[in-house]
Amino acid sequence: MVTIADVAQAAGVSISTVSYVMSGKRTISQETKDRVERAVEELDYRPHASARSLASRSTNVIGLQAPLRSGVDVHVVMEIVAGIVREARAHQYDILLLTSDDAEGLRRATGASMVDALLLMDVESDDPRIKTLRKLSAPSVLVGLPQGADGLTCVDFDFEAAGRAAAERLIALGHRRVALIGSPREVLERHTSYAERLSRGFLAACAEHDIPATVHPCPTTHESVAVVDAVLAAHPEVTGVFIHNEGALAHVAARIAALGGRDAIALCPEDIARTVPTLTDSIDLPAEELGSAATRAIIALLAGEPTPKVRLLPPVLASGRPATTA
Amino acid sequence: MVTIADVAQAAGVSISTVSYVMSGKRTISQETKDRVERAVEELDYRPHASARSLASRSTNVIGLQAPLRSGVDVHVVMEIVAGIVREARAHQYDILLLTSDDAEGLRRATGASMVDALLLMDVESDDPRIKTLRKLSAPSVLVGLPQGADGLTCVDFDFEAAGRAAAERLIALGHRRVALIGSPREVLERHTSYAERLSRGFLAACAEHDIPATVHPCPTTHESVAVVDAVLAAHPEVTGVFIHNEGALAHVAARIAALGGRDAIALCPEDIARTVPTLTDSIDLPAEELGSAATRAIIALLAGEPTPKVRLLPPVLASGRPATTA
DNA sequence: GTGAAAGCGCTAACAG
DNA sequence: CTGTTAGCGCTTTCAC
Repeated sequence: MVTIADVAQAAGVSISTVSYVMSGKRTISQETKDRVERAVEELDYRPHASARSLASRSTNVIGLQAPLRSGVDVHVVMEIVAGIVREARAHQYDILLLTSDDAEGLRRATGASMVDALLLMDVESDDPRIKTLRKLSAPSVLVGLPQGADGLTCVDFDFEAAGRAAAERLIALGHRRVALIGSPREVLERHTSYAERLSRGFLAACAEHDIPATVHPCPTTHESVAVVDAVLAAHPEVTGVFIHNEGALAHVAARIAALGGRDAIALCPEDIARTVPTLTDSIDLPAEELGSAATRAIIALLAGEPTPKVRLLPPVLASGRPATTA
Repeated sequence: MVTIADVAQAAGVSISTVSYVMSGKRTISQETKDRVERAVEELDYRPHASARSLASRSTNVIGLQAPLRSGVDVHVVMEIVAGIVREARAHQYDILLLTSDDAEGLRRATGASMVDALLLMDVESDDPRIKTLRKLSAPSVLVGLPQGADGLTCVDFDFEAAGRAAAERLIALGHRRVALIGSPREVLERHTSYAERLSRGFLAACAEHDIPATVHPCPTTHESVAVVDAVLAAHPEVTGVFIHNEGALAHVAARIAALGGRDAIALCPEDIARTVPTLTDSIDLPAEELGSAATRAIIALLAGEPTPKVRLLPPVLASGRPATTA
């Protein structure tokens, strides 16, 4: 193994000079800098991460708790994680994947100084991890906006604004009765923050326009077709539908298109929307961007920069096929 | 921060004794052991991971390159990763998530001694990472069975046997013309090892029974319905269908059921199969188990235990609804 | 059965 | 602008 001492010797300088060349923490003459860099290059020197973090008291590692099996929204979770990893690497950080849903894992990672900070996904209102986080010395960021997380830094997509945007768009298209086909019942019953915020925004906007609206849980499977049928049977005057359910999207959209005369808008990542040509519009769920935004927030915290407690990414509406004239 | 010295002082012993109590690497009298353990408990002592790995020259971290955005098979990828993380933790290992598809990332992680070993998913035949792996000192395991990985340790599901099993089951059900509706064209064109092995097994078994069979790529979207229609239009005598395509499964199975008089078997994780009630049978793709098997393999390598170069998990057929009498 | 002490490879004072 | 050196917290020889 090549150590800093080898590099120092090869370059004919002291080890501290090598260290300072690599960190840039003090001014070095161009000449020695060149010599050191050549030695580093030739020896393919890679600083020993543990030695570095032992001495510097920081690991350049961020711990991540991601829901690896929620069943729901796998695609979105993966994109968020991809965004996190990409952004972290862009700032010289690595990601340590912690087992999900485990407050002890957070204590372990920070207690053993394995990570400088924590990133948490899929945190619920009464989640014991929230209390644990507050006690830890390491900074943390939640991807999401759970109740009871006051004071903790949260980054999320603005689901409430997305709900409003979808409602307003459907209303602008001329629909006078609309419905939201949403997450599976389990998700709603867990009081998942995003699902509640989405329907709150949707219903509020509809109420402001005096447009009757309903919200329907929906399984992620093929059974979702039956949900569509049931909703339209109960409320035949529904002509505008807003879909937020990754697994059911294709089925639901196909069914609505088959029945004709209606508009369907979905909230989902753009690449998913493109595979569903019958959508009138879609609101992009910028999952990867959400991951990078959360990572930027945690890096800002680590850098001691002032960081807003809550950051919500605004929704953007994208057009699909021409609208049905309602 | 609580250090080993604090524990030693509290227990009235030397730091080496504390170290040996924790590692169990030498015999300690029950009495001092108790005293040390009480001190550890009371102080909530957590050994500093970097200090430990600097001194011990091992990190207890496994680097993982997982495809975070393949688009295809997200569900399976997540389950594999979940299995990896769970098994790793069960053996006191953590997982460092490396950015995918990046040979330099492998060099960086091992060169900086951030990881003891590497786990790679989604490796292709001509993948530059294979060459890189060979040069590294750290042991590695591939989840998959790419060509050109001779000598490297590989763990995968036995797709070829699964293809055979599906064919034989359809034939046993009485079908005399069968088809495999498989991965999207992109996947097949990348010469993804698992897709090729699956169809090889499927076609071989059919040939042995003199049953004509065909293999059809299929998009993961709703367009898959059109593929079904095209296949059955071209070969109306096809009554047995084997599906291996996570995204398309629900659509394809629904279409086949709607057309009637046919049997459909799928290769997918069991929990997915359960959401598709019209399947006659399914072959479980034990994704989580695959992750843990790969992890056990790498841990065995790290322990210096003899480990087979290739380990293939055998397929298991599970019955769904009663078969169509063909 | 237990302790003392020499590193592990690096960072960051401190000293020129 | 550069070098010397004291740790960082732990593991592991030696030594008793």
